[in-house]
Amino acid sequence: MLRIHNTLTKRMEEFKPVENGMARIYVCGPTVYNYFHIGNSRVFILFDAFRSYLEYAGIKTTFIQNITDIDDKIINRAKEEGIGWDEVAEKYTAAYFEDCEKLNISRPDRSPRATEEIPAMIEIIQKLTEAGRAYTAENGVYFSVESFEGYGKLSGKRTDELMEGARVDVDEGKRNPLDFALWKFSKPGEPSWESPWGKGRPGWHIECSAMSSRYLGATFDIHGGGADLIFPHHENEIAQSEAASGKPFVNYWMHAGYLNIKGEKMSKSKGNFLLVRDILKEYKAEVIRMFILSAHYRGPLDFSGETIEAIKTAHSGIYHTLQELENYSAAPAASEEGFEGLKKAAEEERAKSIKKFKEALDYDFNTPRAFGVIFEAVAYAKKILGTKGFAVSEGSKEIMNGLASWIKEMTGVFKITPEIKPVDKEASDLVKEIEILRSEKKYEEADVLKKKLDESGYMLKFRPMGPVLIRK
RNA sequence: GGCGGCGUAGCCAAGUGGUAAGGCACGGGUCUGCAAAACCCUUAUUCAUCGGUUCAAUUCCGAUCGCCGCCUCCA
Repeated sequence: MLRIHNTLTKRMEEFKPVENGMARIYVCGPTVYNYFHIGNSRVFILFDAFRSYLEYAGIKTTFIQNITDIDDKIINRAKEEGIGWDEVAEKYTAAYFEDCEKLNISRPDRSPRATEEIPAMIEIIQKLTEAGRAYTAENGVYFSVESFEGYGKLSGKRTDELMEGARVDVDEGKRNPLDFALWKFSKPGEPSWESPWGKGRPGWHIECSAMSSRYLGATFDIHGGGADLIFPHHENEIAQSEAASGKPFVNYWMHAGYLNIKGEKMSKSKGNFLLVRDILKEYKAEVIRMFILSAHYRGPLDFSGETIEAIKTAHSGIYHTLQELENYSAAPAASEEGFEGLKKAAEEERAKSIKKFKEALDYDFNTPRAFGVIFEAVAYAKKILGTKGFAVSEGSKEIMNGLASWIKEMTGVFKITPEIKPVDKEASDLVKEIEILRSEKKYEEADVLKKKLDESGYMLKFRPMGPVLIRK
């Protein structure tokens, strides 16, 4: 049974999808005016992993993630770069897809772009104006927050308290300072689209309401995003969507905690960010994903070189063990041994382990706990590899294959399975030479070759059944 | 000012009232001609502090301290 912490109720709830065996998910995507940073990637990686787990657990998913390709920041960026706003959007949309692909993030089922969904937005705005819940003012069409009783239910804010807030702007001819733009009239020279109210561009929040309902229905299962979107973005989405449809908008709201750096939230405006494409130059996607998934999604996660190095080492441990399992099993079977008991024990262990893995993820996607299970499986595999009398044979080969597939079943869910390439012939030849020299007690010459092996990125591991060559 | 989060070993990090997962590092040891990035073992009577509820609290309640965040764009 899957349980999810719902921001709306602030409780852990059993997941009951609108349609049995199906999860319809919408996650707020990027505004394409810059490359995305490791903080932005947290949400992308997290929901990609959750989606992957749901599929693994037998729940089909429909996953939509928007691309905000028109907005003030894009327009400003275009001015800075001296190119068209659409060129900016195009450039960073392409970069977003590139970076996501490098991070092993699967493509959403759809990646709708705001500028291509304007008719759907106009439709909602029209419903709202007809119902008297939106009005036209000097600078645009606004949603009337007063008209929506449940305003504040997601963020826990009260309208009267918000009104006292000094930072709510009061201009633009809005009837109420809390009212927000559905449609912004364009100034000369700005990009614009036709609408029943005049030329302009959509407000920030309306695109998500339009796209989610268009592709997932008026009520869908999961809406995700960073915690910084709870207010006002998601609060406003709820207001305009529910006011227009008269139906509950989203059943489960999920919000990811911040990615911090030196204890402070990483953000573009603070300038303390690290771009994913730069980090990818130093660390593999698997390590970055593992880093993101090493903390529970709702809590804060601090990025530091020290932490990601520790994760890198831990990931190498999985890599090394997996290689041993595969490289030994590639060896020809020598003698047959009776490993039935061991095989049975390993299979039982695997069943228990997979159960624990699922339990961890079924409990509000507890990825750190799931990692604990993965490392326990790796430790179990190492224990078997270190068992005295465990020799290369048909039977042990089968056990090792089983161990490898068990570990990969779990790492596969997170898409952190290291790629295992067979060792080069030169390297294995080197090992043979070293063994010959060692048997002849020519240690100095052997050490020269050992150093060479080391420099070419390999290491020898010694097990009761003999040495095995693996990549570092 | 309003609202929210966090504080668990040297560091990272789980913990669903029943007696502290896991990772990294350290230390000890093993294999080895030597060595190791290899292998094994060990490492929190204690969960920011102080009270309370309970047979039992890291978990629930209250207060205090510290850090971070949202209330404006932000994933």
